[in-house]
Amino acid sequence: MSGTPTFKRLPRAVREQQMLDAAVRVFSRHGFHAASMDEIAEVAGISKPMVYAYLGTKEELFVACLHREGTRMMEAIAGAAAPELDADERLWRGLRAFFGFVGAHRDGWAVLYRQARGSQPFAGELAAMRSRLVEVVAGMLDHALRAEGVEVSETELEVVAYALVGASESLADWLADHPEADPGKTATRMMNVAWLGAGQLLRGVTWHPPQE
Amino acid sequence: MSGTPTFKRLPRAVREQQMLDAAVRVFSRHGFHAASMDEIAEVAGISKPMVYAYLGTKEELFVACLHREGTRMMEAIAGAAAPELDADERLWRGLRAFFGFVGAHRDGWAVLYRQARGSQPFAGELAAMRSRLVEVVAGMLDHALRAEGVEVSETELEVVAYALVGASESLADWLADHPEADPGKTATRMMNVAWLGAGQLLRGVTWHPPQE
DNA sequence: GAGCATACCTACTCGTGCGTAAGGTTACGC
DNA sequence: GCGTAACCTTACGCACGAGTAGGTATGCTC
Repeated sequence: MSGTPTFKRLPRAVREQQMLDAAVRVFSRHGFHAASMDEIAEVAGISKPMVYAYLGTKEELFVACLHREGTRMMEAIAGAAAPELDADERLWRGLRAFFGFVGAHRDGWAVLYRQARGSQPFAGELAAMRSRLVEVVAGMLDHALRAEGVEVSETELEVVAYALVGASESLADWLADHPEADPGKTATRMMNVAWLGAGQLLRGVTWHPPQE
Repeated sequence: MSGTPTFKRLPRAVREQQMLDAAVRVFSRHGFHAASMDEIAEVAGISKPMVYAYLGTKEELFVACLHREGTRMMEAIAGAAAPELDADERLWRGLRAFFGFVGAHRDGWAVLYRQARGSQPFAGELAAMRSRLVEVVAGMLDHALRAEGVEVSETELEVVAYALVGASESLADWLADHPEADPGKTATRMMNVAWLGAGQLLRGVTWHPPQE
């Protein structure tokens, strides 16, 4: 009396992914504290003890979400920005990959950016990831600077990278709240600000993505 | 048997400020959910029912914190960036005022930026304030653009403003985590990124604050 | 088709923390 | 010097949600 045999008794790996999907959704909506394990279990279509059996406590579950989404994002970016390209080309590809990821994983982004920040236990986890991102950007700038023969202190570089990462995160947030917005266009806008600066923009100078 | 008659029975207005101070500290440390009313009362040197009598429920208390800190910040910025100045001068003064505020009110900043973002009930409150900030920046850019005879769409403008605000917030966060850092220097660095862009910086061009 | 492991459930315990009821104490008006 | 109102307390009720105990069903192996 049914085509689909009422989804039951799935293998562990599958259920774990379903749980993580559910957890990311619920955490992104209510935040870590306000989210309840009961709701996560319900959204996953499973009962609570299963969640504990597979993914452990609430904190461990959240860290698992953080890791999955974070890894996905870092891979998306790293895969796009090859080290042998010029600085502007690398920045552009990195930005495009980043905004593409956020556009496709809005819930994951919300967990990473809006939730992990506040609660103490995970601030470290997130800060580490963010640091890697900042270091990549700083390294990129440093590389380009050396090629240009310009000398800048290390903190100086780090701060600039921080600002760029922050601006990108902010725009990513804007993107997450505007489902109709185009990730590619958002990346272009970010590139304009980052590469040219407000001063150039005010003179009517704009940057355009290269034809492929 | 004492110079100070063991602080008791203070007028309402004073106690309310003490409570708000305590609440901002506790909220900034633990976040909204993890913070307990008992601890806030203890830090304020008062018992819990007093907090309820004066400032209402936990949510109302948090909103009160949000309002006080937010208003303080907006006033600091608005007071510094007079509309009759040139765009770069306005931006510079605004940035300096902003980073000055964060440097002096790190706890308040943590509440505004790190805590209010996640929990649903206050996302709106904060977003409204942030919107006003973005509008101010966008208006500034628009003004300068018209003077220059350049035409840009409204969303374009909003997005650029968003990126600038985001970059500033990110650096403010960095500042909050580096107590030894100088707010003025941080503002200068932000100005370099915002006004010149990475492209100019790579060519060795830098911006310096005007002598006063 | 007996046995065993794995998937899965219902129904509970227990701590924590919000919000309050009811009562004590100090200052101030008259 | 006495009422009264504002300030302040201790001690509790109550709900919600994390984590668990113990039991049931299903597929897989021989």
